[in-house]
Amino acid sequence: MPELPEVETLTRQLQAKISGRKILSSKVYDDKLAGIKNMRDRTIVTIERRGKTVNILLDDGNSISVHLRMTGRLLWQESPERPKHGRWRISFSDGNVFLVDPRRFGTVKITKEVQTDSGRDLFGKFDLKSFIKNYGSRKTKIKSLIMDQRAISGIGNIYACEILFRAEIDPGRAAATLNDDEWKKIFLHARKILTVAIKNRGTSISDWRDLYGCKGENQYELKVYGQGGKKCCSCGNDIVRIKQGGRGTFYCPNCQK
DNA sequence: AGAACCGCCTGCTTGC
DNA sequence: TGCAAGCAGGCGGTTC
Repeated sequence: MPELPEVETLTRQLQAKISGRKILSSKVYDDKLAGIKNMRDRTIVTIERRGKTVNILLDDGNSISVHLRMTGRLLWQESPERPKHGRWRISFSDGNVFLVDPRRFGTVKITKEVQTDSGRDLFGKFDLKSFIKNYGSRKTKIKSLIMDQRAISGIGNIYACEILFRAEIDPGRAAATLNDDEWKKIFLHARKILTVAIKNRGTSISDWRDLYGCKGENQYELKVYGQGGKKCCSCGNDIVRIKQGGRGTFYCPNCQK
């Protein structure tokens, strides 16, 4: 599922491919996306990531805001022919960008709203002190908190599990029980893990592919996610899978306190 | 405030 | 082999 590194990968590829280009036409294939107007003759100014959202800024002041949710992909294809599960298309003189989304959870919005990251993006103006001030006394479980897009943007289930493993924090801990060193560890490892994942062009466990249909390489870096029943790479005990808020959570009960 | 659950979806895995 | 049930989960919503 596309989280920050996957969306960042797409954003960079789109920036290189379609920034400054004129849209010749666009087409909707899915009733759920009905109402998206034809984007014909707009020129793309730039492409930005906000959390897990891709924003395609246009010269008319609007921006196309794409959220891929679970199984959404953006795919560059020279042929305008609809690929399997193609939901929406924008066309250029030399090819097309398709939203491909088997489960149809993805959303596309045309909006004039200027979104800011408000310090929620770890690679933006994020400030640990104000984060702890705002969220450090919450009773909510730490894993739920770091997946809360209002608190920090871009972290989903896979990277949340990996971050807490590297930080050696039990995902079931209440946020309010963490000390300053533990908070520091979480965000240090969050930056490290996400940076490596961006370098690896994302985690391709099942669905994720980049703009050109290529798998990422970060799945080989995962230490706990999807590793239920296997041995912890650090201590050799079993990695456990539990359900937390309806989501699969993987961790090492021996290493994560 | 926070946790639990639902609905949105469909491809894949599992079990008989 | 085939078919049905179960599962996966980001996010917005509701309920307790």
